[in-house]
Amino acid sequence: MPSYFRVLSLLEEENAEVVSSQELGKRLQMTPAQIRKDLSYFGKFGKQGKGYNVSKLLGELRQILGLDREWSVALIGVGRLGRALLDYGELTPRGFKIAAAFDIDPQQIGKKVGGVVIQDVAELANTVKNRGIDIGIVTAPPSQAQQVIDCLVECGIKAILSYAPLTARVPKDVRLREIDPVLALQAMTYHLKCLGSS
Amino acid sequence: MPSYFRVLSLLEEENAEVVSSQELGKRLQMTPAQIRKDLSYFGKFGKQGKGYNVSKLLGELRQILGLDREWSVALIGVGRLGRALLDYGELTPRGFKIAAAFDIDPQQIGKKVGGVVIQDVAELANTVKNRGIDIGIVTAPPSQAQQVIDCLVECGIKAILSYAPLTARVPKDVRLREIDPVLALQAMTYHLKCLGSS
DNA sequence: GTGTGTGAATGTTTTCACAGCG
DNA sequence: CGCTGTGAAAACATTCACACAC
Repeated sequence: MPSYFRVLSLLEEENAEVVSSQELGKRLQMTPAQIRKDLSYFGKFGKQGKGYNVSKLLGELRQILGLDREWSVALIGVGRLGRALLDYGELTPRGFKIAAAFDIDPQQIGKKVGGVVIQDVAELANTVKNRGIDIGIVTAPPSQAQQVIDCLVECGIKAILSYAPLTARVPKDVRLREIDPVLALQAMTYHLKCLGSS
Repeated sequence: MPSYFRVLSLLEEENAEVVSSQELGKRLQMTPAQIRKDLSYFGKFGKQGKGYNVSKLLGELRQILGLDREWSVALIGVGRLGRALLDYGELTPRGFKIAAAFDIDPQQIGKKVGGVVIQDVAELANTVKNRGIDIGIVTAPPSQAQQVIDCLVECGIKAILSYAPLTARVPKDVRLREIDPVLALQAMTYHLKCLGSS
C-alpha cells in the first residue's frame, strides 16, 4: 500500500489530475482489479468513468497510512551501513527523521554524523522517552542485534526495522521488518537456476 | 525459503546435528506445520521421531536454491549507498561476488572501491558478457534507475535488485526485487497509528 | 513417545464479471 | 461509453489432525 502512495506522489509531480486503476496497474505491475479492491477496502475514492483524483487520493492515503505527521526514528549501530542510512537523503523528505543515533564503541560516541551526535547505547531508554522516539532501525552487527531489539522492545517501541541478517524474536504486538539484501538475492537465484529448462 | 537456509547455517555453526520443525518454527516465527509443508514440497528430508539433519538439509537447500556456486553481480551507481554495498562484508561469504561496478560520473571512473575498479556505464554491456555477470544491483539515483534497468535487461540479465524508490517496469521473464527502506517504514506506521484503539 | 509427511478442512487473497454511476 | 465498486468464483495458502516411521 505504501507503494501506491509512492507512485501517486510521482504522478502529482507529473501534474496528473486523474488516474485510472488501469494506469496505476501498469505502473505498479499489478492488475487493475487488485488496485480497485485494495482501495475500496478503505472507502470509495474514485469517480466512475473518470478514475481517481490524484491529489485527493494522495491525501486520503496519507491519512490512512499515518503519513500526515513526522515520525521520529532512532538508529542503533553506526557502522558502514548505519552511516549510509544517516546520510541517506530520502528519509527526511518522506516523513522520517532520524532523531538519535547510538553505538557501543566509545571511539564513536560524541562524534557527529549526518547532523546527529552519536550517543552511548546506555542512554537509549532515556532518549526514547525524552525525545518521543517512535521507530527503531537496527544496524548493529548480528551478534548484538537480538540484544538491541530486546532493549527497544523494553523501551516500548512498537515498530522496528532490522538490517541484521537473522530472524529476531519479538512480542507479537511489535511490528518487525527485516531487510537483508542477501536474502533478496537468494530468492532470485532459485529462478535463475531453472533458466535452461524453459 | 532463503531464510530457512540462513537459520540452518546458524544452527550448523552452533554444532546442532538435528533440528525439529518445532525448533525451526520458533526461530523463524512460523508454525511447525508450515515448515513441514514447505520442505516436503521439495522432498522428504526428515526422519520421523528425530527431525531434520542440519547439514544434510543445508546441502539439499543449497542445491535447490542454487547456492552451490558463486554468482557474479554488477553494481550500478557508486553513490553512498553503492559504496556501502561494495564494502558490505556479507555478500561474498554468502555466495555473491561483486565482479564489477559502474557509474556515470567521470570523476568516479577508474577509482577503486572495495577491491573493484569503477567502470563507465558505457562498458556495461561488454562487461556483462565478458565477465559472465548473472545479477544486477541498481543503486543509481531514481531519475536514472529505469534507464539502467532497461540496459541490464537488454544485456540479458534475468535478475535485478533495485534500491531505487520506484516501481520499475521489466519483462515478466526478468526477476526484479526492490528494497526501499522508506516503504518498509511506511508499512509500519499504518499499524502504529492504530495503537490507541486496542 | 516423538516428530515427519500428507490429505482434508479452513481461511485468505486474487481474479472475474457485471450492475450502476458520471 | 468508460471506469469504479462489489458480490460470486477461482486460486492459493495455512492450519489441522492423524497415519506411520524411527
